[in-house]
Amino acid sequence: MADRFVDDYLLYLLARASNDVSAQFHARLKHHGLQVPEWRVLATLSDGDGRRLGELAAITLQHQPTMTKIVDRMEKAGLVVRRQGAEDRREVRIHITAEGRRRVDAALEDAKAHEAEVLSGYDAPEKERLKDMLRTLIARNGERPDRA
Amino acid sequence: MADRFVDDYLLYLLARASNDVSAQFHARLKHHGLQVPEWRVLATLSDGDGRRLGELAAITLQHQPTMTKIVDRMEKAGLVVRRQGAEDRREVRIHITAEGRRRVDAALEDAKAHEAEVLSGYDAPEKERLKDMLRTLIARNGERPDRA
DNA sequence: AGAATTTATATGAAAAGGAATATATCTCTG
DNA sequence: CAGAGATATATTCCTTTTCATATAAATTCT
Repeated sequence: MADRFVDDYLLYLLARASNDVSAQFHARLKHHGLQVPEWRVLATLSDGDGRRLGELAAITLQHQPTMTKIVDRMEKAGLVVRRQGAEDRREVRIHITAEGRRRVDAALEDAKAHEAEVLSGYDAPEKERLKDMLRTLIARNGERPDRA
Repeated sequence: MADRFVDDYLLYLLARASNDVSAQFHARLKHHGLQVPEWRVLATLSDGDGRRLGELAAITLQHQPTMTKIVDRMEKAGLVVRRQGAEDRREVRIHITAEGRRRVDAALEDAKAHEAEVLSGYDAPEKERLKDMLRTLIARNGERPDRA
């Protein structure tokens, strides 16, 4: 496998690993009646409701104008609602609805099950080492989305 | 950083690490006058010219109809040329042009330099462990693009 | 306080992407 | 060797994303 440039190129290995593993889960999302951007937003809100639109964009790795439109669609679909910020009226806070929570709950369980499958070949310390290496890469190379 | 679901979720860590590290390099690509899909195609061809269009799509993690359009644009830009397959006339073989090679060469050097920077905090065995873990994930979870 | 600057979100036109399907060629079977 | 099925690429239509910029509110500076 390793006689091509890309097979030893970190950026390719990261992209490919992310792509392949995510593709598996995205197939499962269909059974939950969720599209990928919907899943990302709802999963984010489900452990921190009422985030700003820009925060959501940064956490879900989307551009801000894209998130505006994703939220537009999700609001129409009844999955989230916008509320104007209390102190800072420029802010738009996004809240998950009962319907949104209903739809994301099963997907969250499935996500955990899928992750366990993906990591099933690793022992516990290996799992943590993999995640730690990724977290280190992120810490060194990313802008922090929680500050956005 | 780890009090959110996503911060311990493998698929998110992979997506975020890939996204952040790639974003750094994509900024550099502009200096080489290359767009991201162009870079991916040219980098692939530069270590294996004359691949089929479908192969290119699989290696660069794009869908086939998308690759048709990318190659359309790159052919117009003079970076690649299409040639009909010799034995199998359904095939379309993509070849890099002199201009394409000229443009990608500096970017390839830059890619190696950038990768070295990203991995500069790791010692040699750590670097290999990270790449090996990613290769293992790919082997277990992906369809092999080289068979496409 | 008021003007200038910064920050948060929205908008609009153009480009790109995705799903389904068409077209062309090849392969295999009877 | 005809025809059914499989494979490689292209095309079409529709949705989504991107880029640049507009709008609105808050903050800073003098």
